[in-house]
Amino acid sequence: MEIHHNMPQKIKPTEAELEILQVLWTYGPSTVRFVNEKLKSDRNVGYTTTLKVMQIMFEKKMLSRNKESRTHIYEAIVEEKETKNHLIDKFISNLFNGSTSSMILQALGNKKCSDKELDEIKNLIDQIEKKDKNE
Amino acid sequence: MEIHHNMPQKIKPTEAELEILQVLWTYGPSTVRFVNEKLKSDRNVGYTTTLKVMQIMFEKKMLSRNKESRTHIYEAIVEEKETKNHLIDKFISNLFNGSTSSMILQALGNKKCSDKELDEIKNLIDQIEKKDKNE
DNA sequence: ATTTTTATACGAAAAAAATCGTATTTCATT
DNA sequence: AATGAAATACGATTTTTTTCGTATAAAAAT
Repeated sequence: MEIHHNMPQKIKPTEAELEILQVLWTYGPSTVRFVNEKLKSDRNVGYTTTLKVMQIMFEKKMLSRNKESRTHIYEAIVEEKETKNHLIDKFISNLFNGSTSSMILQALGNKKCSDKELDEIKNLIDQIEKKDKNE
Repeated sequence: MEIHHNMPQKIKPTEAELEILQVLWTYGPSTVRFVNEKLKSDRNVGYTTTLKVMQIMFEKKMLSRNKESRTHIYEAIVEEKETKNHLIDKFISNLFNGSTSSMILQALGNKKCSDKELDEIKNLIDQIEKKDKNE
């Protein structure tokens, strides 16, 4: 008997797909036109290009859609948190031999965080440590 | 007048290239055969495939090489730290709207770190905070 | 009702990346 | 010197991803 570890299928969005997911996660269900507008603020991309990618994502079941009169409204099916977790994991295992802490050390050494952000992180660490002790 | 921010050229290794860089960063200058062996412990990949990619990386000046009798010894030219920093940045800006802390929060919430690792991170944060105050 | 605008569908081309087969070179072994 | 083993070079194919043109449909504006 096999236990199916609820393997959430291969989450492997391409670059273009990830951009689109970002828009949908940020702004919620949207039309192709809207998504395309958002993308265009970063780079040059044609309407039909975005349309095509979103259609493919729909086929892949990364997005759902429903018709609002003539227009399709697309929505991300893949979970933001889950997907990002998965991508972080992959990133860490690819680049940092799986060590979360060394990734974090590098990220912190690198970029600026506000004091408030740093405190948030410290608090989270404290919580985790506390929790670990109680188990 | 434009200030050229010492833009370190586009560092944009492909997946396959990144795998190879990882091996070279970890083990130092290596032959194609050695790299290929390492890659094969993860996935199936032919010798000439690895060779080809490394030759391309050489042309792109991501790797240098020198002949040891018949065999080429390849070495990563692109800096490990710099490259990883760049990739982290891109990752954070793609997925977390540029917020390092929210990426870290997610990473921490997600994966397990040892107490020691958590302490390391806390120490680093303290250092950063101290440094910030003195500036 | 006709025209214009705005969508979608579809196919296909272009671009990027990964893979591998085969020929050739070079050294080591006999 | 001849054979075999191990490496590179090279070209080509395959696969994946991105891009967009054109046809068609549907609603809005005239």
